Amino acid sequence: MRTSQNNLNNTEIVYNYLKDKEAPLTAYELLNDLHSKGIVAPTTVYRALEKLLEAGLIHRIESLNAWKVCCETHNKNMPIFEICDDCGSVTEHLDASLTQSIKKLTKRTGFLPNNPILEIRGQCVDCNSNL
Amino acid sequence: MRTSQNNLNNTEIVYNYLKDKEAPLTAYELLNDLHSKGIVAPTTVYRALEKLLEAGLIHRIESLNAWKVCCETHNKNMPIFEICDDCGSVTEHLDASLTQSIKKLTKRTGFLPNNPILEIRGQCVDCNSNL
DNA sequence: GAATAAATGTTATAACATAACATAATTAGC
DNA sequence: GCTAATTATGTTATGTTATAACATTTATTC
Ligand SMILES: [Zn+2]
Ligand SMILES: [Zn+2]
Ligand SMILES: [Zn+2]
Ligand SMILES: [Zn+2]
Repeated sequence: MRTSQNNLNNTEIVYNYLKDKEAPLTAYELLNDLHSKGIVAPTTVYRALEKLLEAGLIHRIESLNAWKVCCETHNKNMPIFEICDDCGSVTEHLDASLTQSIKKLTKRTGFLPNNPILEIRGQCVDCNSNL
Repeated sequence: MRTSQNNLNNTEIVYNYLKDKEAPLTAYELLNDLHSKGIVAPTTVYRALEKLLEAGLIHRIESLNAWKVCCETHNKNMPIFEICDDCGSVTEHLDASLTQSIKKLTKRTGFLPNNPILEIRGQCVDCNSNL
């Protein structure tokens, strides 16, 4: 029997593990890595990820089927991710002019945006400068 | 025995089927719908999609795991997709200022963009005006 | 402390994607 | 035309990502 006062719940376990990682992790990577913490079923991982997502603490990287903690400096701007296909690094950026461009587009088309997915696959500065 | 002169190959079959659809289709929807055309294995569908993608004739909608024909009016701009979570419609847009915003960002960060994934989930104009 | 709600556990299965290897069709050079 | 090389296709199996369904436990409220 464990109490929430003394022990971490599944959501906290997943968050704590995820927040130290540079690259995003897939649900099954989390499952594998957190077996030792008592997380043994996919459902458990996905439920934790869902809660963290709702709380705005993590992002799902759609083109990788993977998950990463939020930098938490959004400031009303939409997050965009640069994903390096060489080293796997993923960096979150907030950019006012990009956010404005998207708002202008959706205003023009009458589209009500809810969840923008902005990801750029390519090569990070470290990987493309090492010629 | 069939010849390519008289019969459509798998890539053409998939393309022809996809190009009349408003909403994108998943690989397994294609597989199911094209059984009658002799496409009976996932591999066949995925190989056709890969070729069409390389040819720039279709896009993969990452957040839906689905595929849609390209509008073919890119004109050096990056495609962005408005995805209606109510009716399932997906519309492709080309927007110069958005493209510029992303180019500015990647230039600033030294990132070499290869494949931008720009998708906005939300509610299309038809669905959000019918109150 | 009984009723309700929230969280967790467990098993099974659905949905999406690729690996590995065999065979057939096309083409390019002779 | 014949052969070799290449490209396309077929087939089977399996890997990967995500959710459904239902039971049990824990926490909260009255
Ligand atoms: Zn964020
Ligand atoms: Zn890199
Ligand atoms: Zn396009
Ligand atoms: Zn709609």
